[in-house]
Amino acid sequence: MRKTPITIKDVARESGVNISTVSRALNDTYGVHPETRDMVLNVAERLNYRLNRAASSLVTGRSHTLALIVADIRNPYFAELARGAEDAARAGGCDLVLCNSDLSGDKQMEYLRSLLEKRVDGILMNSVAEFTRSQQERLEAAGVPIVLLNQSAARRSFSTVSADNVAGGGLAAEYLLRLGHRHIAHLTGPRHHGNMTDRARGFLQALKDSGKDPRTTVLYGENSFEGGRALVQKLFEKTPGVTAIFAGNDLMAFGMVRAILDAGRRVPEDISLIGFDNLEFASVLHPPLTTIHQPKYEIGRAAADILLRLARDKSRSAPEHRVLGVELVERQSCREIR
Amino acid sequence: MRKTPITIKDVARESGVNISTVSRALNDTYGVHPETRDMVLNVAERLNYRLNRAASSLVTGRSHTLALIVADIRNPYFAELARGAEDAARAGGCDLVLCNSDLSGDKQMEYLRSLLEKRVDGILMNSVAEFTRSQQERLEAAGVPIVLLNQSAARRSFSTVSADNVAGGGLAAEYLLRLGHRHIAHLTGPRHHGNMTDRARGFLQALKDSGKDPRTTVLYGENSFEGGRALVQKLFEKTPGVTAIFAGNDLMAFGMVRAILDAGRRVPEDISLIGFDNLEFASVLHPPLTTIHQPKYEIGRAAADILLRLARDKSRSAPEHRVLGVELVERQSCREIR
DNA sequence: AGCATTTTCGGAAACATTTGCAATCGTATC
DNA sequence: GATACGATTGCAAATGTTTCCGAAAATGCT
Repeated sequence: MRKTPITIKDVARESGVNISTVSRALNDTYGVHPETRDMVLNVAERLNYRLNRAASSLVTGRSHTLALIVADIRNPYFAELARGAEDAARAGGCDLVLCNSDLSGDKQMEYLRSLLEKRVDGILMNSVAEFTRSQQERLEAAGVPIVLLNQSAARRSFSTVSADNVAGGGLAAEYLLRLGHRHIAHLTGPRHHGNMTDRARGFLQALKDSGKDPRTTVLYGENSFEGGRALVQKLFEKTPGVTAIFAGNDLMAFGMVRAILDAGRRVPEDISLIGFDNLEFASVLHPPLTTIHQPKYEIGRAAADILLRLARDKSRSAPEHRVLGVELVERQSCREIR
Repeated sequence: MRKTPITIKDVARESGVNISTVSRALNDTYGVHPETRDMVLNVAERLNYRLNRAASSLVTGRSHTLALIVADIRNPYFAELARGAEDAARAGGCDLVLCNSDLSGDKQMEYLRSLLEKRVDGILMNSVAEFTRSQQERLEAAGVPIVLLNQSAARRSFSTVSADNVAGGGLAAEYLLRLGHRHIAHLTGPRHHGNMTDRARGFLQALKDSGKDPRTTVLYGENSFEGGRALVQKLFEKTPGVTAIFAGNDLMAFGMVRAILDAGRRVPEDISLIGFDNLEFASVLHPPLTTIHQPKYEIGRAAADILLRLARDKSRSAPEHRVLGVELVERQSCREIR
């Protein structure tokens, strides 16, 4: 029941060696006799000694902390990604701090400020928007490894990890075409959302390349359940004739089935619907949602792994870019048209 | 493009005052002339100075970090709770580190160790199991504020925040009884899971108090989609005659509708199902799930707020206990029996 | 045994900040 | 005109580690 916490000095005194030796023993550094090492370790254990990470960080410059900035952890996509990142971070001896940006540029910058103060060893983020020139410079000057979770085309000076969104969009297009649809809508999130933009691009390109010249409508809205719902209503007003919808992601697709049902139509009898992400709930939905699977957990893990490596040797600062594969998972929300 | 990062010393030199003055200006402490304060702030801004939080923590003893230990962030219940906690932590100037314990006692202890090294200002956790006597003592000795997210009856020396699980269980029981069900099952998570145990208790007590003496089956399983699925299969083997199920939570309920459908029965025509939590997806499900709502976001926020307060004045260490209200939200997964 | 080499360990500096205390300065009071 | 006082600022100690450097001890080799 001491007032002041136990420090390395106490351990040193108690075990009759110098604090530098204790430090070496604790960190298992080369150059300490096994016997004294065990002795020190025992004393530390007995005194219930705990390293003061702040002091340690001060001298080493490493904080043993990674950070993850996502739009909102309540989005299951990010939760899965976060879990992958946390597992990897932990395996690398780091904690993971969680930040919800709500896609606000201001909040994002505020987080960045706080994280830089903490000297985090690395940051994973799906950047909300293009950085300004000065923001980018400041971040680079701070020298903290950053990996972006979307392919912001311009920002090649940071590492990136993402799913093959373009290919995924293409998969969706080909599938719908193959089922015979010729009047297709793509309802997706905000106009300049990196990943979703890529999906749209791949989708539209594949439609074009098919030579089947389908009628196509693209509508942008909110990336959320409600957003999907609203978009379907808008779609039915403008273009009632569509037979198939490619949703920007599963979350929006969930909102869409609700809106489709509310509009008195059925899935897939009247409207075929295909999503993106393959969230766990996609298979629970009625009808089970056909969607493009992307390896969310693996993306988080891969990103954290890159960060850990970068943190270890600051020298290797060459940005790395990984694109993970996607695949179509066919369930029961699309049907063939004759 | 300096090699070494800018420190408070640089700011001091550049603005021609002592570092202590800079520190006071930055921290907006009483006792620095407004004019010099502004001057210092300008210089700091111009040099792009960033506080080194490690050094700061070392002397103040505060880390400006809170931690959240949950079973798995992919569980939407925890995601919502985490969001509430993060918002509150951030409002209080703290970061939030995320830990996934998978309900493993070892992992939990490992996290605790790491968090204590970091001298986090507080920890929110849904403790996986009762602490051993020595674990409890160590935690108390560490002097870090802790709030438990479930009512581990015995551990009254820590603060707690939770929903009124007992009342919620009661609500479910009364509702099912009112609809005329007389053969009811409760399928829930592991046997000694704090919150779920409370729900079961409230549920069974209410059944008993009703005087209607219904047939009751209680089965324990995994707290997950798959767990719910498995429990229904088991239930139908053992007790095919049930007409209503109270699920330990919504996640398990999701698995249950899948299993019920797979068994060739319908919800709610053949089986009435009521959940607990009111996850967002409960309303998306087909049929929309009747469930007991609990204020997940608010629980997270309240818990973080308690921690922040405790961190501010260490003296007030009297544990605080908050129980938040629940309510029945009626959708379409239950039907009346005549 | 004597020397070279390696292993182990202690001393001390360094890390960037906060804060109690003392010093300075201007002003008001007697 | 001296003193006291309040506001502002400088000085220096303290925080708990890690790590470089050199000394001492141990070991190997001839």
